[in-house]
Amino acid sequence: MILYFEIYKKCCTFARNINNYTFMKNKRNRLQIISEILRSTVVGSQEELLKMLSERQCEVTQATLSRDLKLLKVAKTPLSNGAYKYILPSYNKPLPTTGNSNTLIAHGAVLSLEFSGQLGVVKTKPGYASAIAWDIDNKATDHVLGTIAGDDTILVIPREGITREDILEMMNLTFSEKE
Amino acid sequence: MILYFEIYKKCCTFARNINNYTFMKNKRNRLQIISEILRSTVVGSQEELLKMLSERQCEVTQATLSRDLKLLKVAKTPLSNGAYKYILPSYNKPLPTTGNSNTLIAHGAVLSLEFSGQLGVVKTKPGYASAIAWDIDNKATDHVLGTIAGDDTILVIPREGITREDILEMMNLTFSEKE
DNA sequence: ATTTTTTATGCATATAAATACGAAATCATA
DNA sequence: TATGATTTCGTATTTATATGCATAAAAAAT
Repeated sequence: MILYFEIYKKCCTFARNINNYTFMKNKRNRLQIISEILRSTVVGSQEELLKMLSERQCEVTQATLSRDLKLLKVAKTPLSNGAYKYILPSYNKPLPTTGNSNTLIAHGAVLSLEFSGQLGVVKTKPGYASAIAWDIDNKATDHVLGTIAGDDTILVIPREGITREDILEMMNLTFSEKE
Repeated sequence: MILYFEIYKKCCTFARNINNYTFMKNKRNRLQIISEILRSTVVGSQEELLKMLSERQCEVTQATLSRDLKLLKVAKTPLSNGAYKYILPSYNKPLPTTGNSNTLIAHGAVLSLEFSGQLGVVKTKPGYASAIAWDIDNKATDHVLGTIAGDDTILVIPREGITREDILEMMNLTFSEKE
């Protein structure tokens, strides 16, 4: 019994090493790779993506890929040329280092986010509301139906099925200081 | 032979009349209906959409629907709640409308109407929100409790008992172009 | 008024994507 | 550690979507 366990442990360790350093087979890395591929390439099917992952020493099955894409909220959309493309939700895109969002948050323009019922209310520094509302509108169309901005307050109307946590996460991603 | 042709022609005319005035079975109308449904409802599969079309006297097959969605560049995206949703591209403005289109979209400044819970959100061209909100307020007091306008977004608060369809219909009537 | 060309659509099917389920791996913690 | 809970993932399968082909319908050309 003890022998068995030792072997088991060694296998685990070995597997972990393989995963981390050789094949990068763990989930986080894979999601990262998928994001990178989708950000830079036109991919039209999961089979196709599967091949590209394989080329990068990342061997998985279509089933896993389907789950990954669901997790990443990747949408499949038709292109003008008749083909299809998988696209990452916009808030997943790398935030431009010089972008306004960064600056805004860096200056602390977004002060708070609170909820009441289905509605969210963002407080900002005076005068910043419109600018930030514009960012939210454009980077979270899949989470947010629309926003209405006053001077230092933004009313956020989430889509049906979107939770407070979703909005929070989106705000964090969209207005985080670091990529 | 001549008789046959006459009958054929009559059938065509009859069919056309049916299409235009009774059953709205032609392609343009169908695409329009699909847009409206997708704009105001969460639809997760083509089968589902098929049913909704059927309810509106629009009978087609899944094959046609697939082609339609491709044409409209409708993307299928995962939602946070684990389901999927078909979404129109955000730039999806006026479908090539000729003449008697009486759709919401026909009014140049009104871009979209969506719902979340009891609330409606109208997207407009930048700067138009206040003007359109005023129209809504004044022409639909029986449907709408009130509106709040930002720059390009209007929050519409319907009266109790008013359905999404009521609002859609009202908007269509209020903002249809001249015939 | 025919004939020709183009477009639209259904049927059947191929292709693509999602998931139920069980096994393995990982994590938490007593 | 040992144990139970949780997460991950592959296999097989179901479900969903896309398309080749034939035909009907509409439009254009003759």
